[in-house]
Amino acid sequence: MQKLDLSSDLDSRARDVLREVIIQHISTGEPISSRSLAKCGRFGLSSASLRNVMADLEDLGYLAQPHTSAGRIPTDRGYRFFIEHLMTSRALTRREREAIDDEVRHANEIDDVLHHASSLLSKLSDQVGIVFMPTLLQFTVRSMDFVQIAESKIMCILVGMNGVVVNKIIGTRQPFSRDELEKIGRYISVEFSGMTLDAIRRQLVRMTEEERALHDQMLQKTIALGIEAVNDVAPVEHELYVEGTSSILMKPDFADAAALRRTMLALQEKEKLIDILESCLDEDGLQILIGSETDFTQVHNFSLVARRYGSSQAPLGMVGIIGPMRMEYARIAPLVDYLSRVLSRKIEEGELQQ
Amino acid sequence: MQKLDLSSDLDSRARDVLREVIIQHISTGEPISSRSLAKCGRFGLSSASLRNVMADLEDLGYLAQPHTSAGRIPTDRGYRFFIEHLMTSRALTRREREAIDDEVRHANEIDDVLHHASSLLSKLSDQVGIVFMPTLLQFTVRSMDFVQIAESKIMCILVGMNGVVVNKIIGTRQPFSRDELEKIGRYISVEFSGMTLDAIRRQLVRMTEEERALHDQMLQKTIALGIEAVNDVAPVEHELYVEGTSSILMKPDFADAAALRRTMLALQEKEKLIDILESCLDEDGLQILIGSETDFTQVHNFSLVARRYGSSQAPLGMVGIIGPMRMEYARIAPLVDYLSRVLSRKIEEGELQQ
DNA sequence: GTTAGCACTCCCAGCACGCGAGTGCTACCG
DNA sequence: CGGTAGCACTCGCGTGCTGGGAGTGCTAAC
Repeated sequence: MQKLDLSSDLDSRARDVLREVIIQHISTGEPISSRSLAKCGRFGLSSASLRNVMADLEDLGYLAQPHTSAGRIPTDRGYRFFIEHLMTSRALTRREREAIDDEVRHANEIDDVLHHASSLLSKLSDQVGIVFMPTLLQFTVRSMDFVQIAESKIMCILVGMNGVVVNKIIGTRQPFSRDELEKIGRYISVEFSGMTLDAIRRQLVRMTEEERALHDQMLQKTIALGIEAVNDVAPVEHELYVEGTSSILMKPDFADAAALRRTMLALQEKEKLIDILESCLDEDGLQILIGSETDFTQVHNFSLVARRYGSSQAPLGMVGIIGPMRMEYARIAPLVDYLSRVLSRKIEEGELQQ
Repeated sequence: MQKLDLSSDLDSRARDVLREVIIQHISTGEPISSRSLAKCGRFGLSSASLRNVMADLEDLGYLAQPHTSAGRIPTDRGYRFFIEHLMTSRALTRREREAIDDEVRHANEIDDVLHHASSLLSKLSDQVGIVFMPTLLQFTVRSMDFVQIAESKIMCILVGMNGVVVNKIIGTRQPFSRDELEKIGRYISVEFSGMTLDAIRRQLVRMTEEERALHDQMLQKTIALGIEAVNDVAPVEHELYVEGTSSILMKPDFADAAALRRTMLALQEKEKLIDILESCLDEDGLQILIGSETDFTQVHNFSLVARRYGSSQAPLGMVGIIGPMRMEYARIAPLVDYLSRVLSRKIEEGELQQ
C-alpha cells in the first residue's frame, strides 16, 4: 500500500508545504488554498506551483479536499506525519507550569486531584480534559483500620501500598469493642499486607472452612469483618472525569446541530471512552490518537492526547484531553505530558486519599 | 394588571380547552390548532368556536402564537395555571417506585446516593436530573475519631448529628500515639458534641489563648489536631450533580445549533444552578418553576421541578429535574416528590457516609 | 522547473414562487 | 344569543433558479 517509512516520502519542499497547510488550518479552521499559501511569503513560489505540490500531497494521502474547488485540509495521515516529523513542541509558559504545580500540590484526596486535573487541563488547553482511573482490582493493601462510628456501623479504612486510601462503611449485627476492632485491624494488616483485595477475600473465605476458625470466636469475628471490608470495594467503578465539554461547544468545527449533538453524546458515552483509555494503559510515553485512530465510531474527527500517570511500576490511569483533530498539538502535547509527570510524582510521594 | 385569583378567570369550557392544548402540546411539541382540538372529540364544538375560546385564552395570557397563522402554544402563565388547577398527577408505576427504592436502599455513601439519585431521576423522567447539597456549614458534630494511616498522616472521621460521615486526611509534623489519638477523639466528641464546625473552630482558637493550654501539652496537641480537623471541611464545596444532559439533546425542542449550545452552556454553569436551587431551600413542598420563573437568563424555556430532602429539622439539599417547559409535569412531579421522600427517610435513619 | 492564463466545477446566498396551515371576521342558523 | 360555516388574509416553509466567487487542473509559454 503505502511506504512504511513515511519520512522518506516527502522532499523538503513538500514537507514545508504540508506543515504550513496544517498550521494555517489549525489556526483558521478553513480549507487552505494554494493562494493563501503563496501569500504567506514563506515559499517564494506562485500559487500554481504550490498547487502542484498540494496535488502530490493529496495523492499521497496527506491532504484532502472537502469538495472540488475548495482548499485542502489535512487528513488523519497528514496530522500523524505532522506530529511525528514536522511539529516543534512549544515549551510551557511559566503561568501554565505554575498553574499545574499549584493545582496538584494543594490537593489531598485523590478524587480531588483527578477532578481538578481534568478541569485544569480543560482550561489550559481549551479542550475537553479527561482523567481516567481504572478499578482498584490490583490495589494491594498496606494496612486496614476499623473504627466504630455509630451503633451498628463500622468504618473500614484501607491504605494501599501506593498510598491511596479507600474507606467504606460496614453495617454490623454483632457488637465489637474498641479493643477488638484494634486487634482485628492489626491482625489483618499484618497477615494480609501486600495482597490484593481479591486475594484477601479468597484467603478469608478459605479460612472459614478451617477447623480452628470454628472454635476461635475472635477469629470468626475477624473473618466476618474482613470479608465485609473487602467485599464490593474491589470492583469499585472506573472513575472517569470529563471536564470542560462547554469549551468544545464554542468551536466553529461544530457549527451544525447534528455534529454538536453527536459530539456531546460521544463525550457522554463513558463506556466507550473508558475502552479507549484502557487500551492506552499499556503504552508508556505520551500518546496521540488522531481521528479514526481513536475508534470513536460516531464521531471521527476527534483526537486524543493522553499519557499514563501513576508510579512507574503501578500505573494508575490515564490523563489527557480530547478535542477536534484540528487542535494545537504543539501546545497541548507538552501540557498533557507535564501534568501527567507532576501527577505521577505526587502519587509516588504517596498519601493520597480516596 | 391581571386578576390575582387566576382560578376565577376561566369558565369551565376555557379550562378544558387550555388543558387540552397543553396536553397535546406536551405530547407533540407542535403548536396546537383549533382544528386539531375539534378533531380530538372531547368538545363537540367546531373549530370556529374553539378559535374564539383560544383567542380569549390568548388575550388572558395563557396561550400565545409563535406567529400569525400558527397554532397556539402555552405560555409560562398557561403552564402555571395548568399545574395549579388542571393537572391530575399520575401515580407512580410499580417499576418506578421499585427502581427508586432499590437505588436508595443499596447505597451507603451519601455521595453515591446523591449521584445515583440524579442519574436515576434523569432516566425515569427522560430529563436532566439534578441533586444539590449545599455546604456543610450547618453540619453539627456528633463524634470525631482519629486514625493514624501513615507515618505523618492522620485520618479524621467526623460523624454528624444527621448521620452524615465526613472524613479527611491531615498531615502532621509531631507524632501521636494510638492512645493519644483515641483520647483526643473522645475528648473532642464529648466537649464539642452538637456544635457546628464553625463553632468548634472558634472555640478551639479561643482555647489556645487560655492560660491552661500553655502548660498542658496534651491539650495543645488536642487543639492543634482539632483545628486541623475542622479547617477546610466546613466550606467544602457545594456538591451539585447534573446527570443525563444527553437525554435533553435529543428533544426536538432543541433543533437548531444555537439553542442547543445555549442549553448545554446553561446546564454547565453550575453557579447559576446553585443560586437557583439555593433560593428554593426555604420552601417546604414540591416546587415547580416554569420558564421565566427560573431566573435562567440565557435560556428562558426551561422548567425546574424540585423538592427539598433531608430531615425535616435540618434540610440537606434539593433534588429534582430540569427540562424544557414542555414536559410531562403530571408524571414528573410525583417522581421527584417520591424520590425526595425516600431520600429523606434514608437520611433520617442516618449512617450515611460522605 | 516555474508561472500565467483559462476553463471548469462546485458552493452558497439571495430571490421568487406556490402551497398549506391556520387564523379572524362576518354573516347566518337554531 | 351561542354556535357554525365560509372566506379572505397572513405567514412560514420548501423548491427551484440564478449569479457570483473561490479554487482547482491543465496547458502552453518562459
